[in-house]
Amino acid sequence: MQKHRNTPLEKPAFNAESCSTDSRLNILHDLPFFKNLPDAAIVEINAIFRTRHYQSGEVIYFNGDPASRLCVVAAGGVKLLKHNNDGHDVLIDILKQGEFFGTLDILGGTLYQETAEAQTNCCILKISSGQFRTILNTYPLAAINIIDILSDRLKSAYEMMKQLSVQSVEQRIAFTLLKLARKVGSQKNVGLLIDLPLSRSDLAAMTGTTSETASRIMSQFQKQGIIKTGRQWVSITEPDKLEKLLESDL
Amino acid sequence: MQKHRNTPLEKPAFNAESCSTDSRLNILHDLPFFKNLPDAAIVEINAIFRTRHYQSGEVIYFNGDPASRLCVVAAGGVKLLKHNNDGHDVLIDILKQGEFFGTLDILGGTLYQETAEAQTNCCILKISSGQFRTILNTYPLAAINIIDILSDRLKSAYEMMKQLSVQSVEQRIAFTLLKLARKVGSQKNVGLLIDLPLSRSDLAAMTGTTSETASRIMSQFQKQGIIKTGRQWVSITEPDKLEKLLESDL
DNA sequence: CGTATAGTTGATTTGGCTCAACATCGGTGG
DNA sequence: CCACCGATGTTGAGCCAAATCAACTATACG
Repeated sequence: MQKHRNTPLEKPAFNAESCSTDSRLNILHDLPFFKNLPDAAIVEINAIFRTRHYQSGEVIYFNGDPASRLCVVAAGGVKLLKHNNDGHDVLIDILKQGEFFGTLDILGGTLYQETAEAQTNCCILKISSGQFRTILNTYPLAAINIIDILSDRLKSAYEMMKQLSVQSVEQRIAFTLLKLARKVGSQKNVGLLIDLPLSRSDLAAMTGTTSETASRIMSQFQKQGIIKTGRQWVSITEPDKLEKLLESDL
Repeated sequence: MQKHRNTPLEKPAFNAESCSTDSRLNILHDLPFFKNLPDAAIVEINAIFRTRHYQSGEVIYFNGDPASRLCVVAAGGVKLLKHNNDGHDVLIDILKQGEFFGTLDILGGTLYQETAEAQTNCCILKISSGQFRTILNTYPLAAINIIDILSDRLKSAYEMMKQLSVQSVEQRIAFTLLKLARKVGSQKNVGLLIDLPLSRSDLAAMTGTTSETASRIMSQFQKQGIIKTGRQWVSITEPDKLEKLLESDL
């Protein structure tokens, strides 16, 4: 049908330099949870983090592993997943540069309650949860920033619980596309492009449906001119129409 | 059929004294997020909180109201709800003594993202989010305690998202009963009693189903001897069988 | 080019929703 | 203390959105 359907997604543009100790300072400085901290503190903190690369698809930790580290996305993207024993995965969140995951728990006994997987090639900063707590004790402002971030995530999780409880699959997909666009959208010639690799299965795992149903609904949206989409990418041409889908249902 | 089906739930046993400035000190002292704080700090903090009573069913704040306060359950129970525009409500969480809700946000512009409603007669402590932040700045330990609580809630929310995405209604109800029993269960002559008023509609709103379906599944559980239940109460006689329901589905 | 991965589309089945009628409990007031 | 009535819970019948099963096509990548 169409030949002009090559991915409009930027090439990863990922370079190992993103993880060098030098540029780490810049990354840490811009982290939401070190916002407004004195520079000296950042330098001190930087010394404690360790760095590691992951290839796209590689697992950073598994659900059930002993949980001891806090991780920060320095570059690239990370998926947080939960597995069900029927093999059906649920995609809880997609994290981009500057977001944290892992555990803050210093007590030894806990396990990771989810799996973290590199969504793209990425660079992860790690710190033991114990050391991180020392930082939090020293810099109350950092703790408060964390509280703000956790509160936001909790609100989002509550919203998703509502979606999953009472909205149709069509509405959940519309909502998720808008949410992703708000987070990683960039205006391109194809429209408001969601700037990360996003398959039908990903979308299904984020909305509690199957890839077949996701595919059907995406086809329908494209036919209606609301989105443009290809392999692993989606761009929204008519956000208003998606918004309208959420309101309906009276 | 049976006459002996009066509620085994304790009478609210709620007295206005729970809110007196005197006993508030004790309550604050036992709050998870003031754990390990010096007594002097508790006294100081106590002076800042304001108290209010609510009757069962009364709304503490509505989804969409300007959000400015942090609330603490001093006595009784509180429901956190989200409304959908089709009238279908979703019960996000049930909070008991010592748990907090509301907002920590000091920026003026935000709105409550959920509705808080008195589940029983209850007594609520309130503080402006700005004042609470001052406390957090002064006592880093309190901030860290809050972080722990928020992390736990986020994990629970993620678990619920998984449940809603991939588990059957039967499994969701089994899981929810076990969760409630862990939280407010007490061993009685009827079994492991869930010690709060819990209707079929409540259960439905917590598991993303309808009261009819919840009723059917509860009847089935009772027929199987897994639970005993009546108006607004449930007790679990065979927790193992509920656990087993969660594992299955291979 | 050829192959593996991603996506599409149709046919069929089904879990749970909807609508509906009824049963039961427990608090209230006569 | 009992009769009443609204709130709560139960149960059945029919229907529908979405899952499942299945066959197929299109695309990127080496």
